[in-house]
Amino acid sequence: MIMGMRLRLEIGNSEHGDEEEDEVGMGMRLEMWQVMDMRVGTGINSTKVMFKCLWKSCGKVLSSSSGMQKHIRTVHLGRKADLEQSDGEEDFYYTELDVDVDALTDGLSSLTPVSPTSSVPPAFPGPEAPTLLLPPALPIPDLALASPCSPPGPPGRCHVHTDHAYQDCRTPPRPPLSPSSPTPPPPKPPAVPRRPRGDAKKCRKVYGMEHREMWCTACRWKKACQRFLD
DNA sequence: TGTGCCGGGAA
DNA sequence: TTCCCGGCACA
Ligand SMILES: [Zn+2]
Repeated sequence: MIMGMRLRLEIGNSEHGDEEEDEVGMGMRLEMWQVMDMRVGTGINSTKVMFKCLWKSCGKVLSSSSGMQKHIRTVHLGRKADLEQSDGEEDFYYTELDVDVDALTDGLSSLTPVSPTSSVPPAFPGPEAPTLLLPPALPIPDLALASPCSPPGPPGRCHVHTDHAYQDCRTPPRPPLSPSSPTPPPPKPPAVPRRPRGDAKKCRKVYGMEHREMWCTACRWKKACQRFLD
């Protein structure tokens, strides 16, 4: 029921003085919008940073990024706990929460301070990304794909939604079956039966067959990629 | 020849 | 439901 919290990405690692493991290549990304998040940064608000595991039915919350990385690496990815050569895959499976302690009592008074529409970093399927960061290493994309399931839905029940759970949100061909239609003719009107299929790189090409665990669920199941949408 | 993914199908 | 794959249209 923590409402006043923002989530964003783990950038690089260790914003806490915790034990930190040196990352290989990727230093940071998404800084621009992270800076914007510094509004009310006048030190009045006391926020606590937490790290929440996004694995399907885990939801574990830890207070340090390194701890979370270790959790994901060992529990979910089944890797050695002390394998410093983490290719950053864990970053993808957890998110950082800024739990605003004050907002808990504040209620809804200061809710939705930022635009409720698309308050997520757009750096995800970065074909249009302004050529920033992201070394030639593994381009671990960023989570949160602005859940497209309910555009005009009520705000608040919009969970993080990573790649997991290949939920096919698109289900239009069954809307208002008119009762005055005893003999429904075969529906075949679309003029564009086959899309030219955009040649954007999808999980398979991006990560390669040797990193199939990093593909989005859909790609793994040979379905339409839901991480790098066209 | 490799990629994206629809349409199945197994567990 | 989750997960996998045959097979086909593209590139
Ligand atoms: Zn994908």
